[in-house]
Amino acid sequence: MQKETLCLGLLSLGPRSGYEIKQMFEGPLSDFYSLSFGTIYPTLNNLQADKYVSCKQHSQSKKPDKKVYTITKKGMDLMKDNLLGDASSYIRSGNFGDQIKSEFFLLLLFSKYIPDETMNTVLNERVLYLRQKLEQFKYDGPVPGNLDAIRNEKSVSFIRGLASALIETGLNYMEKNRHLLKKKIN
Amino acid sequence: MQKETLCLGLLSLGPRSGYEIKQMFEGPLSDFYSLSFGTIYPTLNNLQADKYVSCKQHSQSKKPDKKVYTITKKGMDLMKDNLLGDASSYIRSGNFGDQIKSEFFLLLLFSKYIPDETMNTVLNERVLYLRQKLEQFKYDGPVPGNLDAIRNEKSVSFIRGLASALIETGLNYMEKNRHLLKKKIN
DNA sequence: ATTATATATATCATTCTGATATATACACTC
DNA sequence: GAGTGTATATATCAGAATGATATATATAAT
Repeated sequence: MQKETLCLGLLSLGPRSGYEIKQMFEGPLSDFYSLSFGTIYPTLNNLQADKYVSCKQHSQSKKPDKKVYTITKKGMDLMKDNLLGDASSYIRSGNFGDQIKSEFFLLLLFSKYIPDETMNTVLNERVLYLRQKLEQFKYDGPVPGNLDAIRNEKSVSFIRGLASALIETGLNYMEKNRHLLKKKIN
Repeated sequence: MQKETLCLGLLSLGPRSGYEIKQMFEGPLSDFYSLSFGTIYPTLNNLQADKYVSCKQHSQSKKPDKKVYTITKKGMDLMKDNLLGDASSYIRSGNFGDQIKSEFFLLLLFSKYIPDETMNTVLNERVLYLRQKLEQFKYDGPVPGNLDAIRNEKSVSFIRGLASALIETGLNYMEKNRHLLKKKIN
């Protein structure tokens, strides 16, 4: 999916600044996708130049102006068009282009070169990390204003449920099978 | 993990060419990590220049010479050092740096702009794709020579078991909950 | 008083990918 | 037998993206 489609999609949830879009990537989207400031800001500028979004500058005393972008009719049309095209091409190729770079799996892969004690700590930390993630996905309380819109998306409950189920499976598997990675019998 | 550590790690399983390293990324590693030719070849050249690997050219009639790299003692030492450093820094930060960019999740996220019929086909294709992946991870028969070493790694059975469990969970969840994504009652 | 974190945009060197170039062999189809 | 597609094998590079840094201020914590 192009960065333009993605930014338009996030702006379709409501007007937002580049900084707030980044907050979505750091927050609720962090486990699925991310874009850097170096991508977000130029993309928004280009979208504005081509009238896919409009921009209102809110001058703030002494902070840089907050530039709040609103998606236009033209932008909504482009977004929907692109999404349909993406969906069709994924169907045609049968390839979803999901890209994973997991440092954790690489560490597992080469675990035979890492002392059992160190690997043990790594796995303990991973379990803690996954438990935190699980809590995050199951948490249903209030969230900061700019993240509210995405939380309330119907598709997001589907995704959160899926993520929770996957993490639970991962945790169970690790607790049951981590002994397989041991090199020496203590 | 640096590309150097990763290439050294793969060469620690046995001597290999750059092309064969790429085959590992396209094959058994494709779901966890990947590097392009544009990264692999320069990395191998640099590792050779610094004596972390040695190289034997096998001249092949009319094909380019096959350059088979072998990890040196110096290379093994660097790899182990780097792996320990990586493990320690992951433990310290509690952040595993896993990076996911999932086109499928983005499509789900914006599914309300995509017709039910199209999304239905997308989900059907995803189920087929996951079933294929599941078969791949469960398959235990013979594999091409250059992929044999990685298949026989003890850590790889752990990873394959984990991947299988995760995919099964994902498939079950999708079959049970895909109706939640529907916008209209047919 | 100092350090750290948060808001807010912008830029850019370095890194990485994805595509292309080059060259050949082999299998398949029309 | 001509053409197409796939596989082997390395190399390079334009274009894209990241991660870091710059700028400026407020607020909370130590």
